[in-house]
Amino acid sequence: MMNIMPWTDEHKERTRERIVQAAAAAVRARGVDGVSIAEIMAEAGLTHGGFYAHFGSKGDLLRAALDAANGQTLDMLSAATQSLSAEQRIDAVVDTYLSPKHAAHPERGCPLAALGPELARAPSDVRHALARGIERRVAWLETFLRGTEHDEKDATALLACMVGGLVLARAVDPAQSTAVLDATRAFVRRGLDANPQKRATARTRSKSTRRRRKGRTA
Amino acid sequence: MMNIMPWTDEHKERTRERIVQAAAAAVRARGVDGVSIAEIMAEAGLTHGGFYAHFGSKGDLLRAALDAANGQTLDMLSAATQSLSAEQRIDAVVDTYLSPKHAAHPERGCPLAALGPELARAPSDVRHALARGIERRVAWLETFLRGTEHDEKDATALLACMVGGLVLARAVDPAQSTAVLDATRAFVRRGLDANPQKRATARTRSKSTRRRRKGRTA
DNA sequence: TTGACAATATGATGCTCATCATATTGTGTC
DNA sequence: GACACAATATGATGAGCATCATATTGTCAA
Repeated sequence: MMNIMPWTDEHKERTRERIVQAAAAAVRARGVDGVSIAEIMAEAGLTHGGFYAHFGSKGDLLRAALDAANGQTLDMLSAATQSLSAEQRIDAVVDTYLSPKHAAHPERGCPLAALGPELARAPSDVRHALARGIERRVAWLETFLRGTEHDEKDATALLACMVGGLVLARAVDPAQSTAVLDATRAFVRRGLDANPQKRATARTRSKSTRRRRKGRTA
Repeated sequence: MMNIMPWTDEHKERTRERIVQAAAAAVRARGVDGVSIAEIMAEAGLTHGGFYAHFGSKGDLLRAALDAANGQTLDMLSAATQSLSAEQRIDAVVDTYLSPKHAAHPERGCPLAALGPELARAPSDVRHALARGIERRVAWLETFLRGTEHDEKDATALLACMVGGLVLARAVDPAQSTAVLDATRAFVRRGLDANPQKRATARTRSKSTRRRRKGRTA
């Protein structure tokens, strides 16, 4: 019985991960239907044949790739908030998400902004992977808003507006892309600051509240 | 020379329009790659063969369909603002765009929300059709904001946030869809109301400004 | 009615792709 | 070094699709 082990346990796992990463990037860059299994495997340094030793179908890979992409996006936003106060973090998240860099690199960015509509039409298991990722992101945003002057309940709307800003920035003429990002960034911040509980205190110290932030563009 | 004309001039034009309408709906419902020319023709009551008598390629049809879809969306939003004061119209636009009905019917709704990311990756002529439609929509929104207490410069961000809200509402678990719409709607309104020029006057009559709107959900 | 041609239909063609079947290769154990 | 098998490669298969070529059909002027 005793399974003899000609290959390291980690080898296959590593290869699988390489495929997932290649898929996560390719799919965000060129779309689910814009990329073939053979292309993904090639980008992972393999040929198409071995694919079904790792995944049961293209959909299975897609789900794994979505989870990876969502994780990457959380990491990206997390990294931007290192060593900042709770109040500053929200601005940093908005700045990073709505940055020209993010707009220019969908292959390393938010899968919701890169693939949202087409995944919303996908089979339910793929849809679920997306929905789960969104819930995770909203929960993550809530932790930032909680305990600040902002309203924790704005997390969902905040995500929505950021996604929309990025989608729009990528859809318009490239020359107008940064203008879209800037406009959305300003609007979102204003909305966050104008939440009812904050507004009460804001009236007493309106100027200082508005001056707090800088021109970060990540 | 004198072209004899066995068919009415309008006949072909009518047929073409039927194809465009079928394509505009199909593409928004199932995606650009999710629908074939044969399917579109069938939905227009024709067979696939005649297609190239009307369009040079699938891309040509797509451009026409995009223009049509954008027009439809403008009409939908326009219709919702009939006989309303300038101040009320912005709320009506937001309510209509972020309505459960719009979320449930991408095939008759905003092409940017239904196809934005995949069109952003499309060949430049298709991209341009999308970008042109966006500019038209932003300009249209500006006319509503102009001459009210709102800031005309918020038009771009307003569109972005509405698009994001719709994309997110369609991506999450259907049970949470309306919650996403509600949250985004509230946030967007708050942001619009909090524009600097309005804020100055708002301080004097803060209560009445906030009470003005109703629970319309279209 | 019939001719002539536009509008539409039927029927290829060649490509891409997901998936499957089979062959090859690389690894650790004996 | 040779074995046994996992990991990967090579090579089908069959379906779907955009596009093209050719055949029908419907309309109006005469």
